[in-house]
Amino acid sequence: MPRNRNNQIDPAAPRCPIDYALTLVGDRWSLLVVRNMVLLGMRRYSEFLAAPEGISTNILANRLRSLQECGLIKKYPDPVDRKAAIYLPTDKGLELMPILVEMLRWGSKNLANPMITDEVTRALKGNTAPLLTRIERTIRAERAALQS
Amino acid sequence: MPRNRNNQIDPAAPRCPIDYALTLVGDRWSLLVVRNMVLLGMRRYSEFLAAPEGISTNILANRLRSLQECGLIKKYPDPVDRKAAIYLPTDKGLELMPILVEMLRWGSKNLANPMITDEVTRALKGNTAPLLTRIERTIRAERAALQS
DNA sequence: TTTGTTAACTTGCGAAATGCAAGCCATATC
DNA sequence: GATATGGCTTGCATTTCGCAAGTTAACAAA
Repeated sequence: MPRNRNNQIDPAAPRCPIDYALTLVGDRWSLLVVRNMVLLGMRRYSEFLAAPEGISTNILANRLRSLQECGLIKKYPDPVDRKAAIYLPTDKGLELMPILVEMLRWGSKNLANPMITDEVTRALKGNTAPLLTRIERTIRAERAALQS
Repeated sequence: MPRNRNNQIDPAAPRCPIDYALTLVGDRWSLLVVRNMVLLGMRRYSEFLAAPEGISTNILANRLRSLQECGLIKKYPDPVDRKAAIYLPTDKGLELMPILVEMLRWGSKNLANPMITDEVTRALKGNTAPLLTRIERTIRAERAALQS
């Protein structure tokens, strides 16, 4: 894997976009963390740990670090509790949403009992754009509030 | 991971569709094999081995087996060379194409030098549906020819 | 018909990643 | 001052990965 001086993957190297995506988030856990942020509204370490799939704590710490290194998420200090942290997707992370949506579609089609919120069910039936722009707006607003 | 008597993942168990997708193809190599079949027209073990990402032979054998177990691909004996095999995606495997397309979009946007065919570039600029239906038709025809 | 070649794997083994449990440490609360 | 909380790190056994080498059946050429 070609990485530059900061142990980051070189985005200038010519390569297949699918290979690039899979190098960054092609594992069992990274996209689940993004799902938890984007679709389930999770923000904190303890919430990700408590997600139904049961990620273990060292793996979670590792993925939160690598997602930050890839520029997909960012860690903010909690303004009211200095020992707590808030994790939010960056714009590059938000742009993963269409991939999640297609996984939702595919999985829903191939599962007898897909567990998704009514909101997502409705969005998948019609147009997903409104849901995605709403999520995007919400998270951008949270970022702005934490940035100041 | 809940699996039934055949070591298959139980599609009746209630679970998140994204989690399901990631359980089947959430690793560095499975979706690359599907990409190679669907977008690059590869059909044989030796072709997958020679793909630019450099999968190693034991991992390739392992993924071809697990993709078959998941019902995403199928192995056919080569009708003219009895020592050779032809791998093709099933319909369930073809349905992964929208996920690949979104990865193509995302990766292309975030790479300075995305390596994709002109055909794919053009499809991403406009409507991808024609490309996908053409691939689907081609592969269905190949399957039909091998089935008989 | 022997000899070599090709296609598709399997095996062995060291290295890295994973998963579980326990421990740690800086806040924050009582 | 004592306890609790949030967010981790560490140790260690197990699993998976990646590389190299070996295997086997089918074909091809001499």
